[in-house]
Amino acid sequence: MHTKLEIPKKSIYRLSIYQRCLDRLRENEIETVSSEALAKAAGVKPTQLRKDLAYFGQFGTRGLGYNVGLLADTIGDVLGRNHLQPVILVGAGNLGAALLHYGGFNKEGFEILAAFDRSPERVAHVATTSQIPIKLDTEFPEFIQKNGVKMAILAVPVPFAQQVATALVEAGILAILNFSPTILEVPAHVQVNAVDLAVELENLSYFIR
Amino acid sequence: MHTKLEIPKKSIYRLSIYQRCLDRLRENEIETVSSEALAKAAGVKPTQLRKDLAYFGQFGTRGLGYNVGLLADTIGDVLGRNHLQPVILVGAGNLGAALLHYGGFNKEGFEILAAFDRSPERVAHVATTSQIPIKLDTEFPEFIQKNGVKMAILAVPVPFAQQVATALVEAGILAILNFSPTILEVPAHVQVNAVDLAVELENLSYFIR
DNA sequence: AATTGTGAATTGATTCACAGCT
DNA sequence: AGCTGTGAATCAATTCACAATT
Repeated sequence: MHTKLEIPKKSIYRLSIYQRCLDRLRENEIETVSSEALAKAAGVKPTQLRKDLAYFGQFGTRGLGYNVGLLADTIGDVLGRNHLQPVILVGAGNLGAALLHYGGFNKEGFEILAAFDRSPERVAHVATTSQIPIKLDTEFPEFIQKNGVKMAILAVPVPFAQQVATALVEAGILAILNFSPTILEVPAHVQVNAVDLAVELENLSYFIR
Repeated sequence: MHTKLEIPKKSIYRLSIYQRCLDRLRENEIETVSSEALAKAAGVKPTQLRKDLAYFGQFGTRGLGYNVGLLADTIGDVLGRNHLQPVILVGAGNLGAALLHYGGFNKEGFEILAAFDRSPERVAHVATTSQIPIKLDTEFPEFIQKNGVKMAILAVPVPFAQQVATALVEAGILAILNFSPTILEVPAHVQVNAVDLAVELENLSYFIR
């Protein structure tokens, strides 16, 4: 009997980065890449790349390197990224609306199906500038269930973040990308990644003396 | 003679989070907080909070806890956040323009002085919807020097990211918040924090089976 | 000859456990 | 009595070094 191998969160994270690098190699029709070259592109050490991959199996050819297409597909499978993943966005204020207009998610295999906000005025207003449908918060439980949505982007003001997160989880959401600068309490089966833009900037400012 | 104490990057990062929590306590006129309570709000263990603070000195009172205002000021000093920090933004495409409209940075002690883009059309277009002045890329070296800007937010397309980063560094920028999904090569004295929205989402999708 | 895959060694971060103040 | 500050212990991640493979 073997112990359930514990894969570090950071390895998973780097897998996404490797895949992006592989995508670029593929665009340039490069078929083979060594751990050294790929690691360089991803900003890590070659041994780390190899260790990360080792959690999932053996994909390289000794003496040769990795097949770009094969490795990209494998990582895509691991990350569950080989099929389009539907996402909703909750909170269409400054940042939320900004993320709606930012098209970058679609290219990477995610589709924002709809956005939600608690304010009818904002729903009406944002609706005029976005192709993505925007609805009232009250509608998201039904929407999530009907469309089998598992991922949500949360960009509501701090005082509402926890209650909205709880409602999302109740409606069946399993993963939240949280832009609200606060710690969310969620059940263990729900995964939260936080992006805190102000903290990123603030953290940088330490390093400039 | 003592060795230069090496402070983990992660501790610095958490310092920013602690400070945000302290700000909220201050707003609620709470004067004292224990490591346990503050750690809970920040989503870490109390011992970790204490270890993080220990890198910079002793700020608590045994038996009592920390003085909220004092600790906030101290962390603010450490992070260099007690004075307004000027920032420029380079790249006013989808995401760049979005970040411009997002006001969240100002509240946290950062001021986006100006934005820059390489396309004259975009400069003209974004100028109509933003109060922040937007100029051509070619003008940033002079602007950086004149205004003593040390931090830049980079949101240009991947093919330009490296060359723009290099130019920013040459002009005197010391810290870059990089939204372009690529690894930047910069001299050791320059600090880069990367925010890769697609990677964050992709990483989440691993955890939903 | 080149390059992967991996156990062992190392380095780093977190947590424990308790001494030291107030 | 309560809570911080910190050396020691543990746990986790990274890197080394080299055997295995093409």
